[in-house]
Amino acid sequence: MAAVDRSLVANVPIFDGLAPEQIDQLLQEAQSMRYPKGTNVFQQDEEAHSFFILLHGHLRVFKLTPDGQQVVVRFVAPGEVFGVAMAIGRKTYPATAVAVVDSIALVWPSAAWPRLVATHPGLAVNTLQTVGNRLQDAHTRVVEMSTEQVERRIAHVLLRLTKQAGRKVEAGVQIDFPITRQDVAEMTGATLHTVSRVLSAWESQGLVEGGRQRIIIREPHKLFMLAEDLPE
Amino acid sequence: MAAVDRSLVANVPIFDGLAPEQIDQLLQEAQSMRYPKGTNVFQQDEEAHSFFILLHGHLRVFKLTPDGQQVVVRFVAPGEVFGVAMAIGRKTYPATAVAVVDSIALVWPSAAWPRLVATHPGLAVNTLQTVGNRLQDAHTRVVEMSTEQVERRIAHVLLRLTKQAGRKVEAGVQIDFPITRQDVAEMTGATLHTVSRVLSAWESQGLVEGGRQRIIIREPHKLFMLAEDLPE
DNA sequence: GGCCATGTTTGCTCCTAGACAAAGAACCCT
DNA sequence: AGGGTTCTTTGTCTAGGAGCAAACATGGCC
Repeated sequence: MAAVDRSLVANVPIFDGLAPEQIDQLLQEAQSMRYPKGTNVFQQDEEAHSFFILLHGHLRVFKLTPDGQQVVVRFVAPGEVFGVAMAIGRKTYPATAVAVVDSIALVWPSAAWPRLVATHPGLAVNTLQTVGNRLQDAHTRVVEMSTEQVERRIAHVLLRLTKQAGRKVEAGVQIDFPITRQDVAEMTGATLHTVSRVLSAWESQGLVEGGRQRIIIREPHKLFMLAEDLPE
Repeated sequence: MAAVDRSLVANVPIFDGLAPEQIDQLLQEAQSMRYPKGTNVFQQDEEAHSFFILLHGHLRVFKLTPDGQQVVVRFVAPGEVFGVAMAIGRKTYPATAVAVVDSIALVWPSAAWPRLVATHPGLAVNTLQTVGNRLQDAHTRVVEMSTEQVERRIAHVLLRLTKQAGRKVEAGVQIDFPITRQDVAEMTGATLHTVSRVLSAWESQGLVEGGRQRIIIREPHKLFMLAEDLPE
């Protein structure tokens, strides 16, 4: 396996504050893996054999309920750690991760985690921050689902997605990976139909621009006002 | 300040695997504080000056939305760590914690955290697990709010509360701290009125027994079947 | 012991968003 | 190019649960 260059992970927060030699050391234990579009990186309830850093592409992480419904937990963007089940004391993955476009990730065996944190204490501290941020996000989502109606929830999700994976295009800001109305529905606790209706309404107001697996926000500020329930 | 006895925290998971001398050392830096019923332990958006372990009592942790609505994040039971904002990289508390009964907590200054984790690496690892568990809980809640109707959500919340703070009484299992219908509403994303109606219906079926700030589950198994949407 | 604040119950109305249904559009594969 | 799959749109109907309103309990406090 070719060595992974340190520059690839220069901005990965989990390595913050670690010495370059330490990072090199950690990278030496990782493998780089390709995940073609549509393939699972790991599956819910499967033994948590590995943890990962996404180098390229995008993943969709979702939970499956006993009755077969899916709930999208998040999308993973390049530079993010994922699959840290072992670190938080789980034997199995709590969700499934699937590549929504061809993706590349660094892979470490979970078994190495205890040794890695022992030799690199900063790793646990940084991971704690990462997991903490996710906890914040999850709580934000709970609050939104408890107190906001569907339209505002959709607005919030779109704003977050553009922040995480927005790419400037002529028409506005586009979410930089294929995302369906169904995905948005599964992130907001709404139905596909309602999401479609809301986006159609927004499109006719010039707020967003839709397309198959494509959403462009034309007026981020207006969407923000809507999300926060402020007067225009 | 009188020294805190080690036995008080023998079963606190955050100290798991630490040597007794290490635990003593950590305890020496803590203060024990009383929080009479109704007082705030910390407040949302206030500077995160301290982190805590609850020794006795129960706390209600909630978030306040810009428009004044409350959402209960969780109840804290004895033995749990809380207020670890600093550890997850926050300068301020993301929620408010209020004592629902007279409570006692160990208090450490947040400023000491970096030094403590540096000298006791196991602390970061254990905290990571604790925060990880909360992340799981939050995701469970998101899934429930996305896919279940109010009645099942209430059932799930009650089951979780009995697991966390259930006390056997003659009539069944009682939630061991004062909890209002409003609290349950704020944990489930329902309204006080709907919660009251659901509990009334259950009471007439002999499933639960209500009272002012009091909920007793008479038939945990039936409630479980209801929560999981299984036939009886 | 009585008052008052806080919490609970219940009735009625209304509306948001889900359920069901079906057609239409975009893309992929052979 | 054709055909099939996947994704999106739109219409109609309906119900779960919110909103509003008011009466009713319970326990703490003076």
